[in-house]
Amino acid sequence: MSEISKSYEAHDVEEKWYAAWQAAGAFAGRTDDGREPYCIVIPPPNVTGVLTMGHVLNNTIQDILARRARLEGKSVLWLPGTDHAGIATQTVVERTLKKSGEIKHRDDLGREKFLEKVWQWKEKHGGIIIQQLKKLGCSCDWDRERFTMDADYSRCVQKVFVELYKKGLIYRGKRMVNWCPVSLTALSDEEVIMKESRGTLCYFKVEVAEKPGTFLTIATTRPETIPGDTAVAVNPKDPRYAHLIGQHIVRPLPAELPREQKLIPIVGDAHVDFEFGTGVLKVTPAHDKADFDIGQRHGLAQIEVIAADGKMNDAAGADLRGLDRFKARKVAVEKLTELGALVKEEPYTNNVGYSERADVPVEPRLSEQWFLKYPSVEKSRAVVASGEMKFHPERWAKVYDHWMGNIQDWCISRQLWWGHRVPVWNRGTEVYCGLEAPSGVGWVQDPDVLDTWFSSWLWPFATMGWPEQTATLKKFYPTTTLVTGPDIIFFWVARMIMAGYEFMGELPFKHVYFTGIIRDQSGRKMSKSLGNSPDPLDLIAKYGADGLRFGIISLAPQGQDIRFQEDRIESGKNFCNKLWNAARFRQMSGEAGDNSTLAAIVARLDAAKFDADDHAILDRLLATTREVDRCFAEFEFSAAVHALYGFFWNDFCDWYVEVSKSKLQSPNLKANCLAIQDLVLRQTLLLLHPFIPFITEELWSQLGYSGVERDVPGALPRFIQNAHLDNASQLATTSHAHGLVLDRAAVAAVEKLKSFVSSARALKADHNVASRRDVRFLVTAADAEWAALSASLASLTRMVGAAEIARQATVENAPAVVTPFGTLYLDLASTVDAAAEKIRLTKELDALAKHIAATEARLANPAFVDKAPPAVLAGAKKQLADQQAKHAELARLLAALG
RNA sequence: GGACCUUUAGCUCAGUUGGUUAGAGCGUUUCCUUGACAUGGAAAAGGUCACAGGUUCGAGUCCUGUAAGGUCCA
Repeated sequence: MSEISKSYEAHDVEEKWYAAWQAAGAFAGRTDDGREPYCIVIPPPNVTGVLTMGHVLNNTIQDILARRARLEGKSVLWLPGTDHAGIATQTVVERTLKKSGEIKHRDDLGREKFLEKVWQWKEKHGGIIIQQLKKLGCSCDWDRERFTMDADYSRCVQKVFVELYKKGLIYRGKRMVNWCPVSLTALSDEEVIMKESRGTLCYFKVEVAEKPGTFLTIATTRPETIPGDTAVAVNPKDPRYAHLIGQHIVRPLPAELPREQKLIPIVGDAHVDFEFGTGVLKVTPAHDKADFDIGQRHGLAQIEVIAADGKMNDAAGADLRGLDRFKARKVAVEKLTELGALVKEEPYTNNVGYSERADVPVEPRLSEQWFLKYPSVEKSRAVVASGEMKFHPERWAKVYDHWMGNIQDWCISRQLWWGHRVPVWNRGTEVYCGLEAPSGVGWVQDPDVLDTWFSSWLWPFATMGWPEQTATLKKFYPTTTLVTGPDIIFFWVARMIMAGYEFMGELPFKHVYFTGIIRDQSGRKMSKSLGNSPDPLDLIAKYGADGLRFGIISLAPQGQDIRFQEDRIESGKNFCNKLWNAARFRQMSGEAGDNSTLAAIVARLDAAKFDADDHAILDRLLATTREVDRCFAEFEFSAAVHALYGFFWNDFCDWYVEVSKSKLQSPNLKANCLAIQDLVLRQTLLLLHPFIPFITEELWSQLGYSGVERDVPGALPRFIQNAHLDNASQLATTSHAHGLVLDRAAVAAVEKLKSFVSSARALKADHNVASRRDVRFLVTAADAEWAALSASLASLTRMVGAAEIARQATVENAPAVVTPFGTLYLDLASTVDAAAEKIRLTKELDALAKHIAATEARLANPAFVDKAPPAVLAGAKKQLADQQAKHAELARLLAALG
């Protein structure tokens, strides 16, 4: 065992252990042992991506779960991989090629050559995020890494398409879809983000053809689509307009068209809102979803006036042709003004759909697309509603249920090159759908690819070798827990559940844990474009992977968004250093004992030599173990970290290590004290390992815990993950077996000792001698109290920083404080500032008097005495007695000052 | 418009089925390089628990309403 250095240096330790784990195959998911399976599939990050704080949080939690499961003796598989991210990747590669001057447009290369470039780019840059996950310490089974464009994964996607097509769930149709004029592809409803936008409501008038001189006023936010209007609609119950239904109006644009080509009907439609605008709605069936529906009901023509790229086409007329849709909007208003048709314009705020990727308003557009009627909807909805599959926090179940109840067919085709090609071929009017290209000449494959989510919804089983019934599927499907962000609950979670039922006949996971979203200090979502996200690799360099992990978990309460604070990451690093130095203290305190197993350490304990501190620290260790057990059961990782932090820093370092310093001077107590430290450190390392794997592995090795513990064939004996983490009751059982019965009262006794020490230190600080260690304390204590103090006198004297604590019957003219063990005096005989001392005592008396009054009032209330439970009543009585005794003593001290 | 979340110390957050004087970390002030750790130790200051009602012997906690901020859906 080498000597532990003075401070913890994360970098070398992390490199060393990650390499060792990898070399030993420590993260391999094994199908050949009989142990209980525990499986997580990673939410595959975008292959073009780099690690974000969101990834750090999400993957740290998965690693915590995986490592804890290993310590519990389970057979663990954490299956990693990446997603091909159709639009994002294609855009990045195309942009790169344009920048380097290689192409002006991807058409310059053609489909096949372009895809070669994408693959080259993927090979070169696609592994970045995987390397970053390794730096974070993720214990994935990297030999099983999958990519959604792998050949066998592609086969799964094709197979699923063909099956659903044959079941009649996939169909092609000309429909109104969300069209992104920048990416030039259709999008699903989920990829459209509604944003409030400030626009203008433009009022213009049109003449009723059958009644010259009669005008209708129409309000619209999109005057540029007037050339595409094929009707105006009014509510048939609207008395202002009902009589006009069946007549026609003269559409003002395009201005150059002859009047007879611009006559469009007035139709009655119950969906028209009386209140909105003037109650007259212009109907553009080719460029609005609601208008399309009205058009269907009334058999209206569809005139397309906006092209795929968002520019106005020929049908828009001479004035608008070739203009971008937003420019055209301005020009259309100018034109209406010229024609004398413009009535007024007023500011108007409405919701506009934006493309998630390109962040431009989507253009509702008629086009031929592939759609999927979702399968296995009922089962998928019921499994969450019934609680068979659990969402954490539970409230997301409601969101899920609502979406499942209002589900719309999924537009799965994309007009991209990078992705899974639609396995459909056409020859004239013939259609063929299959895994292989049809034989015969003249077949042309559909040019579209499938939505990326149409491959990721198969992730939990396609990564395990489906459709073969592999050993991996048999052992690890259904998986145990999915960890993801609530922002992809519809995109991914819901769809995976449906795919799980449809193709595996079973749910894909039993628990879904939704993380919070990481925000910056002012509450904004972290994003690349805002530049408000720190680079996790910088944080790892600065604070260590363990420090980052500990910090991010400590500030991420369950189910709430997280405001990122770098100082919490720093305190993660500080905690690691504290842990390191506590281990160093142990190493410097004495010879190592047999630490090879829990039983060996417990056998070194000598119950006869236990004092209150020894009982108390082990009791707190048990309580902390129990609390961490509970936290894992309830997915409260942040609470687990806080419990461990508090226990280790306050209970162990600040108190037990300090009292140890005098025990270690005693040959009689030393061995037992060291054994207790060894036991506490061992259990603490095990409890902390899932959160901070590197430092715990290093200390596990340095402190000699890594002996051969379990005789598992093929196991890896030297790593901490191969030890067994005892839960609270197992730990208690082992202790009992060695004759150790913890004295629960010891915790309360130690609390009193702590209070005594605090009071003594405060007394010194109040009299400006905090740093002196040569002061004398005098205490007037009853026999029992003095006995309790005497038992710990050596450590108490050391901890309060005194030369002596002595008992004395009465003390005059010394500053004093009332402690649970009697009145404690600071022996500064001649230096007492009586006036200042009076002020201090009076202040304390006043505060105490208030509390006494409150307690008396409660006890004087017959309703309270009557109805409160006996324990509460007894507690109140005892409290009053204690307060009164303290009050009397303080009053006596005050009086003595004259 | 509908659903959900949040509001507790200067900041970020805990606060378990209602029960002693509401906690932590960071920050602030003062003191301390004593033999694990200055990435540290000690002491201290700091809160009418968003607001208004209600239930109860007792409310940060339960109920109703209001306000502010946020998220999702339409």
